Amino acid sequence: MAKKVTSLDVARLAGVSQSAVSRVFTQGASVSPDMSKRVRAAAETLGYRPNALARGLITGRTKIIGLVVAYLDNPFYPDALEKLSTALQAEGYHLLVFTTGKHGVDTDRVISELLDYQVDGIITASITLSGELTRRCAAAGIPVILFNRGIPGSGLAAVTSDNRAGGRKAAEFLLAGGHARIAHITGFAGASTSRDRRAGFEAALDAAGQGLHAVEDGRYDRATAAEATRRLMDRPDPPDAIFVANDHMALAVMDVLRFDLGLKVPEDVSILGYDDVPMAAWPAYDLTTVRQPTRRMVQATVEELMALLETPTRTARSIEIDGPLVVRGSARLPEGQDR
Amino acid sequence: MAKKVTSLDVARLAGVSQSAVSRVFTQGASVSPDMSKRVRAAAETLGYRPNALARGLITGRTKIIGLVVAYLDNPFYPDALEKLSTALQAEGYHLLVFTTGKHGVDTDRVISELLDYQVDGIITASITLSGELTRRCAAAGIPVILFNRGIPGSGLAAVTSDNRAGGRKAAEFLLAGGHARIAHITGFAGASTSRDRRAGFEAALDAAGQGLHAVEDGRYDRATAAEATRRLMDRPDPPDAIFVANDHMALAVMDVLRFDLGLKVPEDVSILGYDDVPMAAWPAYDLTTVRQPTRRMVQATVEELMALLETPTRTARSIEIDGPLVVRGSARLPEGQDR
DNA sequence: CGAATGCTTGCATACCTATGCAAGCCGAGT
DNA sequence: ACTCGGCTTGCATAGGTATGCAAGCATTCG
Repeated sequence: MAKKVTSLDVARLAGVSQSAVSRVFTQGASVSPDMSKRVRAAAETLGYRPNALARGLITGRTKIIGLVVAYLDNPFYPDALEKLSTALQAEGYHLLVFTTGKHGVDTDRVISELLDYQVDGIITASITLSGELTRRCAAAGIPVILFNRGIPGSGLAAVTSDNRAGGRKAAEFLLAGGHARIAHITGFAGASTSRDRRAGFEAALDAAGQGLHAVEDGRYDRATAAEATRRLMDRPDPPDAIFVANDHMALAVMDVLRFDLGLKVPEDVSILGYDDVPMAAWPAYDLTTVRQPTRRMVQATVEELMALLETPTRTARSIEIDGPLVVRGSARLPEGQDR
Repeated sequence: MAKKVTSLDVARLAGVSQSAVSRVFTQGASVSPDMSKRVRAAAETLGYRPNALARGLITGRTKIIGLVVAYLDNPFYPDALEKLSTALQAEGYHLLVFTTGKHGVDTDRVISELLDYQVDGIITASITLSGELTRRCAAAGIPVILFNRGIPGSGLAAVTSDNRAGGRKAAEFLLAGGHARIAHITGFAGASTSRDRRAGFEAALDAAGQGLHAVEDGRYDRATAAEATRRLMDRPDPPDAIFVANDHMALAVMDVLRFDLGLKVPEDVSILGYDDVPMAAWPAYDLTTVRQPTRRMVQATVEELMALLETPTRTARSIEIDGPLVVRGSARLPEGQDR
């Protein structure tokens, strides 16, 4: 196992000082072309690369962003993770990933460990932070961005789709389709996405003078959503349309309807989802759904993060990105509307 | 933005030396109970936690594992990533994640950046390393483990399922089902998994005196696999069974057969996949497939990695884990066999 | 009671790099 | 020709922690 090669080794070989080597590898430092050439040559022969840890220790910027994510079985998150990673790499940052597990009990421990690594910023996906943690991050001067969650009144930066508008679009489409008994399967009660989607959905139904026919809790979980579906359809007056709070559950709902209950979608029941995950477009499901524009959400997240890193005093923004309703075949079309 | 609180601050408050503070937070150092109590109290009031960067700089162990992954749209990988992260966190390690993108051109740059962070080890998923990189990691004394890939003769540690055996099981099941024209859609030609699955599959067919009816390249990609399916079925003598090199492609194949070509699975064509991703069990697909035991593969990966970190001189092992054929409904059952 | 042993603790240093400061050099302006 | 300014470079130090070494202390054994 070879010893690590340090800037001092390079300096000796090139016959210059250690600081000269450092400057050659530091963006925007004052170095003559000749010096740069000699140092780079020496570094090349020795295989030298700056130690990111030492650099981070002294500059106070590690170029590491902590990502906290609860689970990855909803395909929306791997997709976002991949795009986030790519976008951050382009800015010279890298992702230190922490998972909290479904139950998310140890979020506090996890964030503490993140702080130990002196991350420059934190992105949380599908995670809600305690006020205590929020304060600790603020005290450490570390910006936090909530991805696909918001905590109203917390003053934390957040990037979501426009969930209220999305819920509204879902309601309007189902109303236009002439549905009479419209039900909803919610996500997780503690999640802003779930609350907002429901609020927008319900408001639009109310505005049309038609209330929500039934509600069940799906907890953003396949099995729970499947149970909820059975309960809904067991009623004496089963719904003729269900708006499901995300695609991940909506696919499970369609499975139950078609394979357990022998019903047809959308002839017997219309299904609407939320997210537009890749699978929603597959012909086996062909799910009508409200798109969350992952690419733009990621882009907004990275931009906001970079802005906060640049200007820590900046007030954090809460960004909502509008997404279209993607009309496919899982919900009855409004009269006269083609796809 | 508060200044960072250091071990020196804690030492002053507790009226002890900085080294004492360090020892309290260092596993296995000699500290009296009284000292520990006082220091911890002081640390608590100041909100002190050891700086992982500084610690890593001096100990040479960062407790960071680099994970390099090409893409996450095959759901096998998010699942593995989540389990890996959880298992490593339990051992006190954390994942620094790098994505190379589909084209994987910049693997070299990516690994270089990983090395900059002085990671203790590297896990690569669905990535093949150049010999050059391998040498550099070895020179830096950093163990590398290939997850779900192997590079024969490279001497690198690798964890895979027993892909040859898996291919064999697939062939035997299709043969037992009485299929006469058995085709195969391969993965990516550069991937050991694809080569081994094919080798086992073909060997078993040959042993039965029945050759491979047709082969197409699917490149572990949905769109490519869909094209391959159309070519196969366009032949004058289309196959009556297709073994697809992974589930991700197999689902696309089923979509094409059923929705584009109007064929029935398994009545017209039997389909076999590989991986047993969660979606394979969903009733819309109900895919018969060879399971890759993710949990055991992850466990083996972590164990091997820990062993290599403990004893760097240890010769790396190549671990193959056997997985069962999971019989579902996408392939005709052998005569007399129930599910 | 003296010496030897074992546990604690502080001192000093090392890990590797970035950067303020001052010195050196060269060219330009008057 | 002299001075001034700008660009380069080296020196020295900081950043936060772990650890070898020696000193201090208590304990135990003969």
